Amino acid sequence: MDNPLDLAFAALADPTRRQILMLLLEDDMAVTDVAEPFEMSLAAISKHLGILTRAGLISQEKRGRVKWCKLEPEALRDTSIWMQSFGQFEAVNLDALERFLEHELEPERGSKI
Amino acid sequence: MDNPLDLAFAALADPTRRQILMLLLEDDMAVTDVAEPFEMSLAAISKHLGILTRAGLISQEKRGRVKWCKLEPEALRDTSIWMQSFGQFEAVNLDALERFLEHELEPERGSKI
DNA sequence: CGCATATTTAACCATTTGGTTGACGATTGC
DNA sequence: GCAATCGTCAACCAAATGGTTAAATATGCG
Repeated sequence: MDNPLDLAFAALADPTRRQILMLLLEDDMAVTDVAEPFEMSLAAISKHLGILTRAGLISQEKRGRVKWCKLEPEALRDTSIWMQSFGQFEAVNLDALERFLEHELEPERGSKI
Repeated sequence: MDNPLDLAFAALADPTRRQILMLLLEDDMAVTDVAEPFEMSLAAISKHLGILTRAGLISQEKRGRVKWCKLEPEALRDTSIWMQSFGQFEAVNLDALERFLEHELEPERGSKI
């Protein structure tokens, strides 16, 4: 019931979490450092980071007692692609879009369509 | 506190609402017709349409007793702009789009979920 | 060891969300 | 006029969300 797209969009719906992603765009950060600019508790930020992690938008790796947070572009790419299928190819129905892609991709790539 | 990006992402986080957007990609539809493929009540669909409308993702126009629903790509484009603030997602990767259409988008076009 | 630092967990709370049913207002067609 | 159709509204409900504080769990340091 909670497919990856659900999790990603739900995670992106919160301004605090989007702001966290912006921070991580600059560099990997420890949880405490992520929390520093915000007025809410560390526990709240920890929850937000859990949501971002479950959505695949970031990853967390513990080194010593510090848990480093890192942006994970793949899940974001999927949501970006979903949106562009509307925003950029508006009014094109999906069957037509797929046919278009087949014609574009077939010549340059292998047979996997 | 509810900026447009919040509303758009929150609206997109629900699979029913994304499916509704897919339906509207094909054509404008009356509320009753939008509701037809779903198992939930008309009132529930009406609420979903209200959320999509407040998020600016669709518009609704009443003609006679029928309220027509129409996709509004502009708000989606705005969410795309947010994604573009990440830089690395500016260009659509066609390979990724193709994989996405095959593995993520297709299953949702059926009436399960 | 013992204390400080880093982070999560637990328990709690208020608000929102996504659904239901039933009543209601508006419009159309016979 | 009257019944059927289209859609929303109100009241309700269970579950999820976003926050709190306080306690617990690692880990590092002197």
